[in-house]
Amino acid sequence: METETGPIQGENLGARVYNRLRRDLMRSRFRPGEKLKLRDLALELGVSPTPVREALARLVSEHGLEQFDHRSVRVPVLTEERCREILSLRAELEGRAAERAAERPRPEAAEALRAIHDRMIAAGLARRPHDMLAENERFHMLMAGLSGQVVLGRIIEGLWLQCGPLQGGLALTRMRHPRDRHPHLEIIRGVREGDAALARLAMQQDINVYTEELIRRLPALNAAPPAAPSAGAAAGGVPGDGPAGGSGVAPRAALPAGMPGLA
Amino acid sequence: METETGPIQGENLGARVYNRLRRDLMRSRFRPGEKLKLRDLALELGVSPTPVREALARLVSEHGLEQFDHRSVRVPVLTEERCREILSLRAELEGRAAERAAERPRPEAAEALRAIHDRMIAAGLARRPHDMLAENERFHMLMAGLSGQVVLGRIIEGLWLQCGPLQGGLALTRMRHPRDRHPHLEIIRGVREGDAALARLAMQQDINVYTEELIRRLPALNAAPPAAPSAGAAAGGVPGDGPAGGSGVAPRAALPAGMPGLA
DNA sequence: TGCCGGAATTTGTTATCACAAATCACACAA
DNA sequence: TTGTGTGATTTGTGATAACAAATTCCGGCA
Repeated sequence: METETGPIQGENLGARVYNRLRRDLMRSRFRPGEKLKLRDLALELGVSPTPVREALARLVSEHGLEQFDHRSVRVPVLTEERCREILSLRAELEGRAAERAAERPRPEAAEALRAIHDRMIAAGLARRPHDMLAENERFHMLMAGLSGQVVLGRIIEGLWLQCGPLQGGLALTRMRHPRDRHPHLEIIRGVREGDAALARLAMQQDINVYTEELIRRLPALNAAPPAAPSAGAAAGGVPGDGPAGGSGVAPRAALPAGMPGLA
Repeated sequence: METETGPIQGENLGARVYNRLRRDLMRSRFRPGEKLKLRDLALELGVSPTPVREALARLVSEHGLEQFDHRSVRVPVLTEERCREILSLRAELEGRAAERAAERPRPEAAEALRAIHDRMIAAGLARRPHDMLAENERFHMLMAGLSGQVVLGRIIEGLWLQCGPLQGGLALTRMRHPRDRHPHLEIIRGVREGDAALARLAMQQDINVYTEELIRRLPALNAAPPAAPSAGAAAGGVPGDGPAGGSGVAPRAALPAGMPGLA
């Protein structure tokens, strides 16, 4: 392989493919149920099947993807029950993390959280839902980190990954929180003032609101293909779901070979 | 590769190697800090490096192994803090699982649990500590399953994997529970009678007792090679495996090539 | 028109090979 | 005796090729 002068490459290819795919998953680039093909991905990313295989295996291990027929892997299709279970665990565990993060007053941490939250709100107002979701994720990940509990943080990340494919579907949803009483603000206050109980409660409330919104949209998210598949498939699926058709998500054109699509 | 008439092989090699290695990890076949070498494992298991690489990548993703110097993987060395965190999460999450498992009376489930528990006690009395630990694991995994919460069960499994390397070190420990009031018995009663609160409490107590025992042994476990924990050698406590001269141990004899060591 | 069978293609699997980086060993010099 | 430099070996990485199983395609026959 011509490694000459390649762009920055800190890690090996397998890890890079893994990170790329993981991000794609979180960004809902793939639709639930979609099968991922080894050679297609390899071609698109400009690498051989070997590192792609490694990346897929890792994602299957983390349940970001699932083994399908002993042969191929696909994006999991989440039932409402499964979805509720994951979000209920998120509420429990992120609540616990928030509690730890707010055990004592931390003004600087609160400031960092507020900056992220402000960017999130701004993105929402500017109709950049994709950015809004990204900032929201950043907010929750920072909270997990602030807990100081490494293992807990990893578990939370894993839970996010597992409902990643549904994330993007919320892009068009205007989260309806009372403007001046967004749960994030209560969380931030908890962190600033060292009010662990408040932080925990607010975090759980935030996730619960999110849960209801997501469950409401679940059927549409599971049924809708992102980009014009065969007409039959579209007709077969549950109609309605206005946003999905327009969701510009996942137009993934194969990159011209030779231009590795890896960050 | 001569696939001819090989023993039952439901899955691909990568998965088989993964399962094998995972089991080895749970059985403390490797000592904390030990580096795993690709070609050695491949030779020992009678496969090429490719599937071994895939298996290692998966285990790293699950934190059953850790990336070492951007190049090699090793068995994680758990600090006391990390150990406490994992076990505290186990208490929380397995407690939650027990609660769910005991939401309503389930005599048959209780019976299955009791059978496992009896075997565990018997193995303990018969001085078969290895079997005792295996039955204990079975008990906890069954409880996780009985909760009906798939995602929760997976997380619990992951936590067990992460302290797997320390498991075996407890083999020689006589768990001191009041004979007739072992926490498992309370858990079983909770499941039989549908007493969720009892099941949860007892589960947490079980894990907490275990925690103390494990923490007490932690320094020795981290320092000592797996076999023959001679008091003198263990006392050294230097992680740099001073007895490296004697550590030529490598108890695992390479299988004769051609005899794949995969189940 | 509809169904069946086999050929061609797709697609996952895994061993092998070539390469590069790291490590080890040994010899030589200070 | 100790430190260093150089060559040899180890070890991870990743493309490629060979193979097998599954799927798709097509043509022929009923």
